Amino acid sequence: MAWDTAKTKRLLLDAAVDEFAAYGPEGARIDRIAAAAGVNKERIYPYFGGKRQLFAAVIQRELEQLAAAVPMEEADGRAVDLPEYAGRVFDYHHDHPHLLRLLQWEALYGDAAAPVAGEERRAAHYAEKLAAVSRARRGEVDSARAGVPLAPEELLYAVVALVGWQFAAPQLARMILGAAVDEDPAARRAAVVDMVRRLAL
Amino acid sequence: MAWDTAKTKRLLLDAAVDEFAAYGPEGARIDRIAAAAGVNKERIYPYFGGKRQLFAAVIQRELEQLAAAVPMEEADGRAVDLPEYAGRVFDYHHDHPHLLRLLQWEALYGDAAAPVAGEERRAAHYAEKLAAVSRARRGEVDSARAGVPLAPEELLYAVVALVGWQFAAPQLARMILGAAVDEDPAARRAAVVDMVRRLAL
DNA sequence: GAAGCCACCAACCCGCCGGTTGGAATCGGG
DNA sequence: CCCGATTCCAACCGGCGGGTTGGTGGCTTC
Repeated sequence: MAWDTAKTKRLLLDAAVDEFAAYGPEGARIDRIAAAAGVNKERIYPYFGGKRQLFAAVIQRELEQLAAAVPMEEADGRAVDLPEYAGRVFDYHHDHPHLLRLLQWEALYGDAAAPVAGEERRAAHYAEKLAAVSRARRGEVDSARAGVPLAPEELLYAVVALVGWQFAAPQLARMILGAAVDEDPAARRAAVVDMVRRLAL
Repeated sequence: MAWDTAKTKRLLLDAAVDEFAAYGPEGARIDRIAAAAGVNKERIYPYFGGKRQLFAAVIQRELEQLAAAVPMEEADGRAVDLPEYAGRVFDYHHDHPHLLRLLQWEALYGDAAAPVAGEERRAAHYAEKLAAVSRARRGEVDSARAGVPLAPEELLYAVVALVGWQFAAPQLARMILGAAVDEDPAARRAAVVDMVRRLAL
């Protein structure tokens, strides 16, 4: 039954996601990860090299899962409209609270000036989203309304910010929105979708 | 010359702000704080009790400074309009990048369920802001436009989220907005103000 | 000038934790 | 059946860092 190196790596990564999300790259404990994975901690070093590399591997894998899970286009090729997309992003973060925590740890620990690992891949991913937004908005904006529409980058930024904030800083969101933040996610989702709709007009 | 206990406390707090903002409550080093303050590290214990309490004291002081620095009403009592308020919040965080980092560390380390220190004071502060928004919006919304206006809580939330995101997660914002995030803060400010204006209509 | 607090210095204690090592089982391929 | 790679176990090392302590000198107050 042993001899399945891919499985041991996966077990370690699975445990590492929880541990790093909870305690960060510094606070995470190698022993806890190994214990939770049911694997001996020394296995980490031949496979990943060390704590920091394991953290990087965790982030990498989680980002790939996100990219695959929330597409901007339907399976049939039709573009998803932006408020609906915002709703899906909300759902994803609601169901996978680990990811944003990991990204926050990364933001706090990383050198602000230095690029993060896998930056070009991530940037390419967002460039795609951006192009999709532009395409979807062509002709969709309310031409009856005066004024220029928002730039696609700004719209996409707003989606991420409005969705992300309450997951990234729940203690601050609670100050403004009250306990509803935790208690009524459906209402929060609707509110965010509504705001994005107003911005997209 | 000596004998100024208030000054030593202040020196320690000043140094602690930088250290905690940079490294977080775990990564911060007592020795570095003391060295930066030009004070002996043992002084921390009689004054603050320990590392964690020092961190709490730091957050407390920074929040009080924020509350004092960005009022919702002018000195003459007139209400500040919301987009303008968003601009001021932006300016504050741009000039004081420590605060959001501290709050992020707090969010990541704190037990999500447990209330944070000084929660009631902070909540009261936001309740005031909320009341001010409601007052300012009375009659200001564009009644010619169809549809119900956004709730004040949502508006205030949007202000904080849209402003805060790029400071809290600069590496993510850069993926969408490009290098402009760091290079052209004035343009970012204008963009955020514009989005808030659209939402406030 | 005596008492008492404040600050400095320097060393020390002690627990924690990332990473290492050596040895013994286990399993696959040839 | 034997070689080589995988895993487990257990103990260990070494550095780091929060917190403590004992001793010294200075300032303020009474």
